[in-house]
Amino acid sequence: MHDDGPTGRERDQVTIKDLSAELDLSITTISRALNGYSDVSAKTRERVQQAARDMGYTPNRNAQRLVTQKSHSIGWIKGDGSQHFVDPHFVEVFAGVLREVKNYDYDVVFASGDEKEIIPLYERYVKDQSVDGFILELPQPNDARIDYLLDADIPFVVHGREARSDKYAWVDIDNFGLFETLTTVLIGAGHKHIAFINGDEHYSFAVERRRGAQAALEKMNLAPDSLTIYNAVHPMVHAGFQLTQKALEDPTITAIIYSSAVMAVEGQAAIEGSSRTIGEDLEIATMDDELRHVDVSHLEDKISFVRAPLNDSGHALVRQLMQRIQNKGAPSGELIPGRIKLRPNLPAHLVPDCFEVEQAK
Amino acid sequence: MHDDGPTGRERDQVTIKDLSAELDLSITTISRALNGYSDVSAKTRERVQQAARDMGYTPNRNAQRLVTQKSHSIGWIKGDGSQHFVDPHFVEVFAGVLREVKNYDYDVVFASGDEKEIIPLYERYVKDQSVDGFILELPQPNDARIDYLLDADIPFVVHGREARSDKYAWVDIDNFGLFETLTTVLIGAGHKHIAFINGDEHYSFAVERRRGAQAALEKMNLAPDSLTIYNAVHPMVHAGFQLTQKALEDPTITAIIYSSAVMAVEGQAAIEGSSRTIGEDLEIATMDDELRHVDVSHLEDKISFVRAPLNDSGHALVRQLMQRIQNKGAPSGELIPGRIKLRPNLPAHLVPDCFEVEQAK
DNA sequence: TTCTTTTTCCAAAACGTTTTGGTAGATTAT
DNA sequence: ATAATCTACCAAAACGTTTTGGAAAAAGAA
Repeated sequence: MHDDGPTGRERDQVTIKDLSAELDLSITTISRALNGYSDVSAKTRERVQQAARDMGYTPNRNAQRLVTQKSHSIGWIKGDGSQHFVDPHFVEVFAGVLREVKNYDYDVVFASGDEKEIIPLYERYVKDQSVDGFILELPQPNDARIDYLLDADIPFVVHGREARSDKYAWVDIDNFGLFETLTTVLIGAGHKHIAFINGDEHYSFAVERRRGAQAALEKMNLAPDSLTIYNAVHPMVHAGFQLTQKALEDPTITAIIYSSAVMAVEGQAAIEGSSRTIGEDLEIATMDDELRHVDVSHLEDKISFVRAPLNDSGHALVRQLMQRIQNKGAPSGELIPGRIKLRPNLPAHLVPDCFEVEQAK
Repeated sequence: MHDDGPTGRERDQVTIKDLSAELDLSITTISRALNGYSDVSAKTRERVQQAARDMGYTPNRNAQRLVTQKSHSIGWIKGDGSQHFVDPHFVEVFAGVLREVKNYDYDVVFASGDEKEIIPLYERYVKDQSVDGFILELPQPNDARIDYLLDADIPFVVHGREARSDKYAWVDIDNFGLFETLTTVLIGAGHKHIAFINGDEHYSFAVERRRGAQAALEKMNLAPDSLTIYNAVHPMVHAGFQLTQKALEDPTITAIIYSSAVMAVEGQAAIEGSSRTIGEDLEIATMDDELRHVDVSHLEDKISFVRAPLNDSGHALVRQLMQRIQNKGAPSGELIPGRIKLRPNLPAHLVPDCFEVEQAK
């Protein structure tokens, strides 16, 4: 029966005071030398930097945060009940964000909460000084989070758009443009009956994609019923297979557009089980989400792709948010540029200039 | 041409000093009242709490962190090049972690880095006092991260196990036991030729599952070739479909075990396209990962499941890490208990006691 | 009553930085 | 030679908490 001994894990950090003692300089000078101020001589600065390295000095972030009144962190808070949580797109954007924040020496603090807790969480993290600003995603019409953040004048950036997106900074991929272009190209190649296998239109990005495809019809003077829409409903594993089977029951269909690479890969199995052959009597085009667990390389030569790298979205989100945090200029939106890769015989001249286009020969 | 005006975003937080002035009490008393010390009268405590609410006081985390020398944050650092990043299991565990940390009033800071940056990142985050401990996952044999963290005596917990897992705290699901049990039950029901559609054995969890299934053979006195192993290779979308087709080419197969619900759902399509019928001349059992984007409800009555909730893993990870941070006891491992749901005619008595078993009638 | 104990409060130090407002000395200008 | 400027440094205050070591007042014990 004895008392808790020492834990043995007291790491004693080397502080600016240790450097000061070691070098016989004031802590002011140490601080200013390390932070690149001009009122310290080159020789002294060199000495300080050397000693800092030698002694393994790392400034205490919490002291910095306290005195500068900046957390050097951004917050990302998700509703924990949401289906969205597991969306693989999220992970890709997340990866892009994590990579980009390092360029600003920022950290990311992540939290989840019940739908009703979200706004109090935003409030707390800011009052806390845990966080300088927020990333949010999947904005909904009249999103209460956006109401709050705008009203409280807290820096934030949104992945996606809704009605008042001119009021805040956002980043989005050009869902409308991507699918308008893809559809236009297929129509330009002579297809008059096209299937569009889309995601769940509960999500606004799916709605945008469908609208883009339909806009192409109008532009190319085709009747609305030239495009048949098939919507996957969440949860949607294997929807691509089933919807493709359904689409192929219509013999007039000569082309299929997929809204995601997963569905395209699944669809391929259904096509192989049918009498059709990709690239011969069936033209396939798809959005390639570039998710790491979906390999489309075996299809590269047989089908066409539009792409809009989600990692770039993550990078852009961070850049936009940093502008907001530093209060630079008016909030602006950023559309991630798309790329398109076309099969040989498709009409590349129909692709607008804002796209980077590549064509296999 | 004018100077930058005021930014207009200076939020002036209410501090403990404001409360002190308002209530005419020392800041010591305010602090102690709010932190539940016993040397403050009930009446005063009440007054303080009321005023704190009224004035919207939230303690500044960075000041707290500085003075207590605790960050009240845990770190999670991932290699950003890894395929693993997108693993949907990660997201579920992550969600569990996020939910549990709130019970400890902790935050999660997340970072990614190049494989070579990881260890320096661990080092920085600790010296920084950004973080009190770490969660890591997918440990590899002789994992350098674990070497470092053990050596530096930094609190951490691992999701998964490797050779020296007796030296640190870990949480894992009982992959071996889950699949040993599932296989035992099928053998006990009389199946003599079983297909096991497993994940990529590059991952140790997949190896464990295969070993568990094979252990069942031995226990039940069946020859090793009674179990045919099919391995999906990453990236594995649609592998369940293809591997099932392949398995069904063997007419002696009377049961299939799937290593994931996604593959089971995909496999179902292949079975429907064959001459077999689930539950009649083909017995199906699967791991249900309980991922939010995979719906197995339509299969509930037709096949058997083992489950080991990933959210629970997240909760356990946090609990274990908190023990380490508070330096309580020796590091211990925690096996997440499994559950099993059996179809009517399967022999439930073969399930070991550590499982929670349910049987449809 | 007087002494002791308990209750309730507080002043001051500490955590590790950054920033403000200097000053002493060297250099340049007059 | 004197004044003005520039260079290189520093003491002290500040950021907002928690904690330490009391001390005054109230209650209880003798």
